Amino acid sequence: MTLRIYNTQSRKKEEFHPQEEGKVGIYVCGITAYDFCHVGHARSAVVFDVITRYLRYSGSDVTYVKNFTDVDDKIIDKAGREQKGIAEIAELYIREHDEDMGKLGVVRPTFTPRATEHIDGMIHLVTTLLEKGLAYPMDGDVYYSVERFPGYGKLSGRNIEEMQAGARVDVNDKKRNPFDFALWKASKEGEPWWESPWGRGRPWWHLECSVMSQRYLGDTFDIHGGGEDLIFPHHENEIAQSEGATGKTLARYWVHNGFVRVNNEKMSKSLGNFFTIRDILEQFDPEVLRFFLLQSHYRSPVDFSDAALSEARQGMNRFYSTLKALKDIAAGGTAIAAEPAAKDGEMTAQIQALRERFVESMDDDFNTARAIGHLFDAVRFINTALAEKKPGVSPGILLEGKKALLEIGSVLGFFLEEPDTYLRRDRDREAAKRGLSIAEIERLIAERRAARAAKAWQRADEIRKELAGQGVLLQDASDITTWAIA
RNA sequence: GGCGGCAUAGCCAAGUGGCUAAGGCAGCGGUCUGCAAAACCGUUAUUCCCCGGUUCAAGUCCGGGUGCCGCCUCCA
Repeated sequence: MTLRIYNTQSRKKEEFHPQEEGKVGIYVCGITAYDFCHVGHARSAVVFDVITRYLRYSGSDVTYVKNFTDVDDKIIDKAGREQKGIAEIAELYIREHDEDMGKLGVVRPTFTPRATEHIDGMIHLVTTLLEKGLAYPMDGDVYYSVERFPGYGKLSGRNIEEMQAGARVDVNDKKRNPFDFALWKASKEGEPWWESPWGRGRPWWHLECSVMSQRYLGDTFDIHGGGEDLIFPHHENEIAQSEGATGKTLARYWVHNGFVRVNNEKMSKSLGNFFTIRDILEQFDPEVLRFFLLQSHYRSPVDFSDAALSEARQGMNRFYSTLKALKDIAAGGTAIAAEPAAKDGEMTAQIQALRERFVESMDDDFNTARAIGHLFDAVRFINTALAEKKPGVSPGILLEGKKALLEIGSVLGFFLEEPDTYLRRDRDREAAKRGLSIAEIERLIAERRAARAAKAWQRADEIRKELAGQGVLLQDASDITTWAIA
C-alpha cells in the first residue's frame, strides 16, 4: 500500500513518492509572532505534527521546517502600542508559542527559522527577480509583476483576468497591476529597517518563506503545508517568487488543513471569536484537544465548542480506562508467560488487523478519523477479553494489545501519560470546574465506607445519590471506592 | 461578481460504485453489582438535503436546485 496525499494543486489524491527515496522535506508556514496562539493554530500544528510522525513511523527521514514571521505590520503595531521593541514582542510570542506547542505534544520541527535571520537571502532573491525582469522597483519598494510569471494562479485555480473582474484589492498606484505584490518596502520613520540596494527597508511577508524553504530544503522539496487560508495569496506568491527565480518546481505536494469554526464561522482574530490554546488547556487536557482535532479529517472544517470538547474528553477517558486496566494486569504480578489461552489466536489476529487498518487509514490521505475508529474497535475487543470471568486470553497477549495501542497512539500523539496520572488529573480538574471539594468528596466516601461495612445500605445509598447529584460517580471495587466525574 | 468546499442517525463523524452505511458521544433494554459506576451484550439511519440522469449496481459518478461555509484584504 502506498501513501496517497490530496494535493491542493491538482485537487486530487496522488500517490506520494518523495524526490529521494526514504527522505521527506516538509515546509509549513508558521505563525506571525504578535499574540497568543488560538485553536486554529493548534489544528495546523497538530495536523502537520501527525503527518510528520506518521512519515517517520513509516520509516522516512523527515526534515520538517516551520518558520516564524518576526517582522510584520502587526508586530510593529503591537510594539508601538505596548512601547516595546519588535524583537521583544516577537521573542515573547515565539516563546509562548513554543510553550503551547510543547503542552500539546507537538514535536519540535527540525528547523524553526525566523524571517529576520534571512534578510541577506531575501535581498538576494529580490535581486534575482529584478534581474529576471519579474520584479520592478518603485520609490524604494520592490513589487513582483504577476503578469510576467505565466503560472500565476495555478495553485489556487485562478487567473489574473478573472480576479480583476471581481476586483476587491486595495488600490495602490505604485503597482502596475493590482495583483502585483510587495517583495520589499521602504521603511517609514520608526519602523525596523535593513540596508538594501533599494534603500533602507524591510521585507514583505511572502518573501521569507521562499528564502527559508530553499535554504533548508532546496529549490524543490516534497510537501508544503499550511492552513487553507494561505493558499491565496500567500502560497501562490511563494510559487511566483521561488519558481520565478529558480525555474524549478517549488513543492511537489501542497497540503492544506481546514479551519476550526465557532458556531459555523471561521475562528479568526479579526472576527474575535477565537479561544487561545492556553485558555482551553485550563479546561481540558492537551490530549483531549488533540483528540478533538484529529477526530475529523484534516481537510474538513471542525466546529469548536465546549460540548464537543466534553465529548472528546469522554472518548479519551475510554482509552485511558482501558490502558489503566491493562497496566493493572501487568502490575498485578500475573506471569507474562502464562500458558496460551483459548482466544489468544483470535486476539493476536485482532492486534495484527489493528496495525494494518491503522496504516491503511493513514495511507489514505492521513485519515486520522478512521484510524481512531479502529483504535476504538481495538479497545472494545480488549475490554471484552478483560471482562471475561474465565480468562480467554493470556496476559502476555493482552500486553501485546497494549503495546499496539501505545504504538499507534504515539503516531497520533496520544497516550503520552501514565493512565493513573491522566485519569486523576482529569478527575480533579473536572471536580474543580464544578467547584467541588475533593476533601469533602473523600470525607463522604469514608463515611459511606463505614456505613457499608455496617451494612447500612440506606445511608450508603443516600451518600451515593448526594454525590451523583453533583456529578460525582462512585465506583465500588472489592477493597476500595474510587470516584469519577460524569 | 470570480474561484472552491461541504450537506450521512438526537449530536459529532468515517465512508476509495458492489459483502449487513465505521467509530465516538448521548439514549433505551439486559448482564455484572447489596444498590450503582465502569465494562460487556443488544438496540437507535430500509437510507445518506431535494429533483433528474449514467450504470446490472450510486451515499459514492454526471446535470440542475436548495442551504451553509471559505478564499478573492491580514489570517493556521
